[in-house]
This record gives sequence, C-alpha cells and structure tokens, in this order.
Amino acid sequence: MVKIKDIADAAGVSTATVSRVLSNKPHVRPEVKKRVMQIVQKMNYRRNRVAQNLRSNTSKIIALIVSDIENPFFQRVSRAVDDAAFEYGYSVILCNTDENPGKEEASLNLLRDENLAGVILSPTQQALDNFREDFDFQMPMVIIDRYVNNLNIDNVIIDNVQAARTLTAHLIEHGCQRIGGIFGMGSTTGRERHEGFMQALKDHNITPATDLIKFTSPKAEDGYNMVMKLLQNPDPPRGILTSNSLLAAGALLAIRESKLAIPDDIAMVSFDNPTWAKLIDPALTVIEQPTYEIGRTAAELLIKRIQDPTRSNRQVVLKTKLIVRQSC
Amino acid sequence: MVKIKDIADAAGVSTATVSRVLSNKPHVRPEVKKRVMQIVQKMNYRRNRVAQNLRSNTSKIIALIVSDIENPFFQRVSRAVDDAAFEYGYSVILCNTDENPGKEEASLNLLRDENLAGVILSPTQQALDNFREDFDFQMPMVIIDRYVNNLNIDNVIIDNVQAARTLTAHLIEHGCQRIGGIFGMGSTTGRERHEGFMQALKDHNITPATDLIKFTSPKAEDGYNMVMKLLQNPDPPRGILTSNSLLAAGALLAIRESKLAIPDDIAMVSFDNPTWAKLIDPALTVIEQPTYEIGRTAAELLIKRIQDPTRSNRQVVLKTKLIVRQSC
DNA sequence: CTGAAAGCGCTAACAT
DNA sequence: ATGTTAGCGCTTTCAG
Repeated sequence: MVKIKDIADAAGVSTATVSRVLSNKPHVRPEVKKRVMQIVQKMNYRRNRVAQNLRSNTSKIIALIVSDIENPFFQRVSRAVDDAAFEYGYSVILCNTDENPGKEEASLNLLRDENLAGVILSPTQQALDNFREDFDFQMPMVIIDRYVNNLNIDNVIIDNVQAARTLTAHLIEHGCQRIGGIFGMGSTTGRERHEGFMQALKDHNITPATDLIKFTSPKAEDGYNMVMKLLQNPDPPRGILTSNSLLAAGALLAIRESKLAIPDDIAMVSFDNPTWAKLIDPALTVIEQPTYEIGRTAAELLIKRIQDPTRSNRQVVLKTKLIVRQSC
Repeated sequence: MVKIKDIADAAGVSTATVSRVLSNKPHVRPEVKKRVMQIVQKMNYRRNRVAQNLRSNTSKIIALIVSDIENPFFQRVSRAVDDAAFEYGYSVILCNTDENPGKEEASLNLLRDENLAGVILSPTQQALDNFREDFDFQMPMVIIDRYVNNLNIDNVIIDNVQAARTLTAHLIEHGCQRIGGIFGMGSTTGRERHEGFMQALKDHNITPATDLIKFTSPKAEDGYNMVMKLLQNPDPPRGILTSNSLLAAGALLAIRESKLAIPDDIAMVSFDNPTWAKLIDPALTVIEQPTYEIGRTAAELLIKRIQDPTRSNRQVVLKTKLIVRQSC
C-alpha cells in the first residue's frame, strides 16, 4: 500500500508538502504541485481516509437513516440525497431502522463512532422524544418527514394537515359520507394526517365514523387486516383514505378480495404516489409528496450546517399535489 | 470527548489493560475487568472506531452495493443482509449505483479508502469485465445476482436459464405461439433469461419472433416504450415475458393504454414478485426469486471470508419458484 | 514556500 | 496479569 511518505520521497519533498497538495492548500509552488500530482497518478496513490479522519477530525460521509427502505417514498428521497451529496463531494450511506428504536440507536451510534460528518434522519417516536427542548446531538442533523418540536434542529416536512384535508375533501365531494381512515402509527405524520382528515369532515358537517378510523403500523399487511375489519362492519365505509402507499396496497387487496368495485361500491384515496398507483384499475387518486425535493433540500441543509455549524436553524415546509385519477 | 486514557486513569490501570477489556481479550483479572467496565459505563465512554481501525486495520462494517435501489428485488436482499450482518456484529452501509459505472467506481473507492471489511456487489457489466481471470480486488467480496466467471470470487445467483425456460414454457402451454420478450440490458441476468426463453421456444418447436424480442435498460419507462412498439407490430404478440418487475410495470401500463385484455388478448408473465403483482387485476404470473435467502447467503459468505481470507471460494445457486396467477 | 516534528486515539509487541 | 512504548497514516503547528 503506497502511502504519503512514498510520494514525498519520490517527489523529493516532505510529507507536509504532499499533504498540502492533496488538500489543495495554498503556499505550494505550482511546479512542485504538478510534480507531486504526477507521482500520485503514477504510483496510483489513494489517501487513507481513516488516518485523515483521525488526524483532522473530518469526514466527507453523511448518513441517511430511514424508517423503511421498502417504502417508495424513502427510495425517492434517497436518490435525491445521493444526487445532492455527490454534487458537494460527499458520499452517502443508507441505514434502515424498520421503525425499530433499537436499530435506530445502533445506526446513530455507528455514525458517532465512525465520526461521520452528519445525518439525515426520519426518526422513530422514541428518538423524537429525545430531541425535545435542550437536547443536543453533537452532530449536524436534519430531520425529515416528521415534525420535530426543537428549534435547534433543521427540519424538512410537508403540510400533512392541509394535504389530508384536501384529500379527504375530495373523497367527500365525490359523495362519500361514511368514510374510513387508516393512519400510520408511531409517527407525527400519521397523527397530522388524521387531524387534517377530521378537519375536512368537520368542514363538511360530517360526524366522524369513529369505528372506521384506525391507527396501525404502516405496512401493507396491517393495511389489509384493518380494511378487512372495516368491511365487516355492519355499516361499512363508502370511501377509504390511507395515509401511505403501503397501507393503500393492503387496503386495495382487501377490497379486491371482498369483491367490491372501486369507486362505485367504495371509493379509495391515499397519500403517496408509487409507480403502481396508475397501474391498477381503476388508477388511484393520491396526494403526491415532493419526494425528490425533500431529499435534496435535506441534503443541502445538512451540508450547509456541516460547513457552518453556527448557522441558524430552519424548518422547510414543502407543497404537496392532489392527483385525481379514477378511484374517487 | 472521553478517551481510553481517561478510563485508564480513573480505573488506575494502563490504557493497554482498558483496551484488552474492551476487546474481550484474555489475561485480565475478572475483578479489574469489572471495575473498568463500570467506569466505561459511568463515563459513557465510546471507543473511537476511526482510531481503532487505523491502528488495527480492521472494521466491522460491510457494504452492499446495488444497481437499483428502487428495484424491490434489492430491497428484500438488503433487508436480509442487514439481518444477517447484525447477527454477526457487523453494520451494513448501502450504496446505489443506478447501473452507472462511474457511481459504482466511486462506491468501490469509498470502501477501500475507508478501509471497510468487505463488500457485497451486484456489479455493472464494466466491473464484471474487470473481474476476469487473475483480477484481485484486495478486499473480501461477494458478487450477487450476476454470474462472475472468476474462480476467486464468491458468487450467489439463481439458475436464470432454467427459470426463464420454465416461465416461457408456461406461456407457451397457455396457448401462445407468438411471444414477445423484454430483457434487461447490461447484465448477465438479462442475457441468461433470454437464453432460457429461446430454449423453451426450441423445446416446443416455435420459431422465435425476433422482431418481438428486445433488450433494454431495466426500467419501467423503457418497458413501457418497448411494449408499445411491440403492440404496434402488424402481427403483435399474444404473450409477453419481462425479465424483471420494473419492465413488467411498464409493460402492463402499455397493455392497459392499448385497451387490451389480459390474458385473453395478450398473456403476460414476468420475473420477480413485487407486492403489487397480486394487487393488479388479473394478478401476475411470475418467477419468484428467493431474495431473502440470496441476501442472507451473501452476507454469511462474506463474513466467513473476512474471518478466513484463505477459505476456498464457492458459487451458490439458489432455486426459484413459479407462481401461477391469472395473467397467463 | 517548505520541512521537522508532534500527535489524533488506539492497539500490539515487548517487557516486567 | 499488567505496563511501557512504538507507531498506524495523516495533518498541522511552528520554524526557517
């Protein structure tokens, strides 16, 4: 393994000079710089990042910690973070927590122990609770997807209440009065979407069908089970809203197995716009989140914070879009 | 930041002893060990992995480099790798190459520069070409999903030829004679599936409709475009096979827009079993790969190789399953 | 503009 | 069983 000393010897300069060249620091004669670079090329030298990190206490790696890698939402976000980070010369490592606080803590520890530059996190409720008030994570951090009530942390979210209100209103205006709602449990997201849902009902003077409103783990299987229950209700819903695409997948399966026709027997809308939303028949009416922009914004906020830790914190709220298709 | 010296001082021992305790090395009196551990707890000490890595030249992190994070296949694999790695005390970082050799090289460089323990890779064709014959990556590596013609690298794959043959035979036995095939470009996977496809035609004495057989980038959009072209053929296919789920999604969209009925106007089968395969109507007949097992096997092979680099190499071929639904 | 030398936090010989 | 010491590969003062 060729090291900085080898380059220094070959170039007839000191390791300090080579280091300056590699880091593009000033005070090196262009001629020397050129010679060093040539030797670096020729000897195929690569800087040992571990040593560099240890000595200078810096890293060019950021982490993205998501709660569910199988959720298309996070895939798009991930791609955006990748793209943005690359532009700024950072690498991204992706960790999956499965909404499991244990795994989340393990990932967070990994970051600290490996001395990474910063983290973009969609936190579990447990982590969120830790972030209250005077908490200081000691590392640049941006929270996405979930609202964090702490003025010292950057936050990228959407207006869930408003979006849910719009989506629910659409369901109501389609003619539904008795409406079921399946919301993700364990995150602010689900609760906020529930709140918007309730507001829309109120706007239209509809009494909420509390027996048709459920919170559950945001997975397809749970969506299926919940909707199956709703459909067995003596007075079943005429419309259903799900708070993410995985729940929607489960819900659609349950509706299909129950031989109900969408939208005539039952209307259906959901948050998120996975690729299959327009594949199914009838195509699904959804609220689309600006996933790519969420990722990019988060990455840029994080990198700016890394470069200037004293920078003031901010919360960015991005706009969503109602996409009307045939399911409602 | 509390360091090993602080612990040593507080416990009245040397840093060497603390290091031995932390690494669970022998030759430490149980009593001393206990005392040190208590202080570690109390002072909330965390070992600096960067320093540890630099000094001992070891890491407990492995990387999984996939060609497309939006492909459900790799999501399942990723989860399996995570699970297995965790059991062995390793962390996993995930990198996405988008089938882009540049990004792939950047990821590979990251691993070397950060001195990670090893890598599980689904390589681009370009990387695969480098692995021929006498190549030595200098780092424990397991190749998944794609066949590598190098006896010095561990490899986990499925029998694509056989699986494609089975799937195509199913299409033929359903009554299709004129069959279209859309295969992923730029990987051994697509070519092997194409080969099995051709074999099945030959088995049944069917002349391949060469104008209906296409190679393309394995993305939904390209699947859509290709199938649109096939359907405009004066003698369009009566059945279509796609070599992954993204192509299938595109194909289905094209069929739907063309107002054709599945399976009566046109039958449809695909590789991969994404969650939406049973959501659409009619549900999709597929070859299911043992995704979870692929990931777990790869992780275990890698970790064994890390622990014993002289271990003999092996190729593991896993079985697939035909799942017959209503699309054919 | 360049070099010498110290040292980041830790582990691994080598002593004792 | 434990301590002493050297040094992993690099960056960063501080001199010159």
